[in-house]
Amino acid sequence: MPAISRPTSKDVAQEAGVSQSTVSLVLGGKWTGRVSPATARSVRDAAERLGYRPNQAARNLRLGTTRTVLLMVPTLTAPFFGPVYTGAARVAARHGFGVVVSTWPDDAEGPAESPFGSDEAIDGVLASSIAADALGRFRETPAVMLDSGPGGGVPTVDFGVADGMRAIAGHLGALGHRRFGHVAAGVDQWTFRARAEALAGTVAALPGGVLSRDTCAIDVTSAKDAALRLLTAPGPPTVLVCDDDLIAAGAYKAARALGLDVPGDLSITGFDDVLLATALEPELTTVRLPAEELGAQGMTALLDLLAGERPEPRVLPGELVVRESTAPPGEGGDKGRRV
Amino acid sequence: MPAISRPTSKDVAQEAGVSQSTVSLVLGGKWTGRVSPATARSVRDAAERLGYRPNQAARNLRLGTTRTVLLMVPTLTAPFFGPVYTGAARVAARHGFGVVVSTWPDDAEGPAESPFGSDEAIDGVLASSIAADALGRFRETPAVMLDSGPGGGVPTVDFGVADGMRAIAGHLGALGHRRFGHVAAGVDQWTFRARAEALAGTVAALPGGVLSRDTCAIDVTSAKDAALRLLTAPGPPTVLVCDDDLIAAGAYKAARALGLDVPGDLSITGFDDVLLATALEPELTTVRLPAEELGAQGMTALLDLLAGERPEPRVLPGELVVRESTAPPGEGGDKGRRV
DNA sequence: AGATCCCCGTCATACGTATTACCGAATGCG
DNA sequence: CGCATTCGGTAATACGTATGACGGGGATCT
Repeated sequence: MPAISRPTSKDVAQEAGVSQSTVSLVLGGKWTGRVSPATARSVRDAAERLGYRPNQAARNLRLGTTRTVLLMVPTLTAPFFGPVYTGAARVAARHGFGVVVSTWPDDAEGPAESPFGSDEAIDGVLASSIAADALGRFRETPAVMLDSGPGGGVPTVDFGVADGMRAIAGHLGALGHRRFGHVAAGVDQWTFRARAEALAGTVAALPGGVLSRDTCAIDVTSAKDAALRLLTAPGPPTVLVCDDDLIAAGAYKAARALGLDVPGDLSITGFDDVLLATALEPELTTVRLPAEELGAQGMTALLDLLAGERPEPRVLPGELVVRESTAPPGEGGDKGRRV
Repeated sequence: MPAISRPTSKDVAQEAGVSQSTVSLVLGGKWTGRVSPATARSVRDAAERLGYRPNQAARNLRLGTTRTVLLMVPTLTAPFFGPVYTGAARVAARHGFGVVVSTWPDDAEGPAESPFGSDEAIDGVLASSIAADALGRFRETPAVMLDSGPGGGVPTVDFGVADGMRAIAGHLGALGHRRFGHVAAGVDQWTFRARAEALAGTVAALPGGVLSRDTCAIDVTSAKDAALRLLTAPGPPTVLVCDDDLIAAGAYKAARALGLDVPGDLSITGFDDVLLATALEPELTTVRLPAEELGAQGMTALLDLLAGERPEPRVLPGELVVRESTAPPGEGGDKGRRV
């Protein structure tokens, strides 16, 4: 009732004066040597005339495959996931696959009736940035985990976030910083645990290095508050290492509120290198994560998996991008003090 | 071959010692008065034991509906579309529908074989921010256009961008601004045409109002260049009205490059009120567009359409959000500024 | 000319589900 | 006790496609 009934291959057959099988053969491209060119043409014409489109549901049922994969992400509001999709879709299209996106149904809003999303009409799943234990649902569906750490038997593609964080800490250490503040994302994801660990390790290995830490939600005001707490504690840090770029934006606000110049009085670093990083003033020193490449590599792995191979874990290195928000600590900044 | 064959309703029937019909009845919930509670329970147990999940393809084929709608957006990298999805998914879930997302296949990368995406297994389409003439593809699929202007017979939900822009211009006029610069997005979409028109109209109605305009792509550096051109022309504007928040970020950079204080020497406004608006310093005066509400209203309209009704066009008003980037124009004769 | 082969197509079927029509047995009623 | 009614469940079918099994007729070969 909802949709007007569309022409079927049977209608096309009648229009062209052939059998339904012939229509299917011709339109399926398997007709070489089975159907005369003339008949094939007339079938195509008839299909065109009627505006025939194969019914995907029937096709899927018959073939047992949908040539569609699902990309699941925690949220679409984070600027990080757009490129992941783009990369995945690019690779998928090259193999005749489509990609659909869905978010985790943890909104407490969706009726829990459906296992995830509402689709099972899917050949495989690309699961991004999830907790490893949430993977139980994919026991029956070929899956690749993205940005989620070790996957307990499930193929994975990850960023080299530990190396990225070490690069940041190394850069800051080389500038002369010793008192580090870590504005950490209060989110239980592998990537943030790895970042915290790597930072702690590197600072501990630095002679005289001390590290304070505070936690916040991933939004500007929450990050600003956490940064303020760190900066107003006794023996305040000379640099705020932020778990991502958005948090860094909050740190900027804290610095401004305290009348601190960035990077003259306080260095700030981010992570991810999203659009925001270059929109800020001064532009943010951060680590670029190849998000689009993550999607592409993940899709490649998933297609391999569907083909019966066993893709091995991949790690995509991040790249330290030094911009304007880091400088040697204290009055050593070459820029004059503002305010 | 790709997926291991999963249990069917027939398997469940055998396990429970009943017929396939009974399984379907029980699991479909239509069994009241047709099947004894004891049998129903044994069927459910068997299904649970086997881990049975209905085959969606078969279900879709049988029912002729997928209870899934497609949300098409120009790009997922823009921060604007996440909330649209969220709103749409929320309403859809409440009605037992799922939402999948796809971008327009204009990447010149995907094989043109598939009409759009690769799916036809869809009950309806929510098409966001498209050119009206690109809608031809949806002749056969129930569709609602979002943020795309008048839809030529297709139901629409739009933002009141014209009113929003008039609010901005009115606010600036009230502050005393007369020389306006418009940093316009060089994108052929209804929303930007409407913004430009509304601004031009309002400035023209302002005694002594003059408007200059330059065009840019929607990225920071391109916007900065356009803003620089406007600001270095003779008789430069005292305010830059930007077509969206990201462009405004570029304008900030231009102001900084020229040594202009915002808002002391130059006022700047954005549009959309994305995350970026509050991350900038000073925080951006802009117009908030209820993106999540757009998705929700659009989905409501689409569900009405699927139910056979004819939803009427809706317009969602934007809201002027005055923050810190606007102020009365500089101390008047302040033109001889160093470059 | 008769047998053979190949070219062009068609028939029939299966994929897994939802639903309608049907049916035997048990029960209620007069 | 005979008949109607309800209960509890099954058989059959259709959705639209893809494909393996099958076949008819014309041309070729001997």
